[in-house]
Amino acid sequence: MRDSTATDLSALLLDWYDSHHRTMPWRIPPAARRSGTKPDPYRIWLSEVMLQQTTVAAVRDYFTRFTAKWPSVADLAAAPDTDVMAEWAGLGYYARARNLLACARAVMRDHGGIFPATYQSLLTLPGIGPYTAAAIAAIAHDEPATVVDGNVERVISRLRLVTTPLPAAKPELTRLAAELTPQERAGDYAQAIMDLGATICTPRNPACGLCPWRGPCAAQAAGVQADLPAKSPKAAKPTRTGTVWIARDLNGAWLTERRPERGLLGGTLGFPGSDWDGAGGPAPATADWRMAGQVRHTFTHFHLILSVETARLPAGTNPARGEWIPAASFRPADLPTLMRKAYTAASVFLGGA
DNA sequence: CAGTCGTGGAT
DNA sequence: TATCCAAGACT
Repeated sequence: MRDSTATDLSALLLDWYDSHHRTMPWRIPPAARRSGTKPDPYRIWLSEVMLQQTTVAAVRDYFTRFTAKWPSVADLAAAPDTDVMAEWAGLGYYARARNLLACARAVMRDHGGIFPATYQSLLTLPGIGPYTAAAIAAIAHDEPATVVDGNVERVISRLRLVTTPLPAAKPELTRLAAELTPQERAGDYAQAIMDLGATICTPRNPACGLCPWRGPCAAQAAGVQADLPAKSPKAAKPTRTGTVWIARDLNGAWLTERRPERGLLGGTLGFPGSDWDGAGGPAPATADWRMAGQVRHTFTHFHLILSVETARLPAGTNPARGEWIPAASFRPADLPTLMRKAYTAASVFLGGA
């Protein structure tokens, strides 16, 4: 039996997708696409940015809230920065939210409120890299662009038995993936290969018996599918420590501090704190500070143990740092998860949770 | 290239 | 509890 051609392979996958595709709030299912329903590029863009390094399950509700509040790119571009940061709170990778706004405003300012349609033009926008540009071009416009995300890396490394470890293997995987990308139904194909990776060709215990590409899969033939893709070893996470000071005045207001635009948790709402180098540091005001507890949190590249100090301050106190927010307008849901944990610990002494 | 940048679910 | 990992981008 001769080898499958690229056309054979894409046809197998598209047939599988027609009957096994997942349903998502931003997705136009294949039958509707065939009937001429076009995706809204704004919704495709928003979903793809939210999905960067983030699970579908985590994105669903955020996507629904964002599109209800800001139905178009013009609406989003006009939103205050702090509103967008608050709505993004808890989803992580907050640079995405800042780039999201920058991108929406660039589309309004430089593109007449219409999203660019080509891979190359999309790539120029903030927060849109090679993956997202290809995804929008393919899914929203059926341009035959090749998406290469973690799913595709896994599927292709197995299909073609690429044993080079990631990330060094990325260029080869990209080339092999591009060879399979069809000229027709490029949007369905992009979603199909990612659905395959998410539901069949999973990292552990892949369901090869259900896979439309089982026949041509080189790793399956060799019995090494569960060992691919190979990955270079990653560094161990160090543990850092620090202190956060959470205070209320006698009117119930909260002493908050927004983090700098750049860096970890950039632009998010929080509380005054020390550096996370174990040094501690001066509290934002002189008071009878009480340790409410310690909060543990793990970021991508380090563990953090944060001591939570609490105090009641007299009304009218002018602290060295931070900004008072009245109790009525302080919403814990606007905090990133680390600060929400600290808030919950502080509530033992300060109330509010 | 390698480091930075969140979070929560699965195992 | 520890590790992996998810529709990556940016510096």
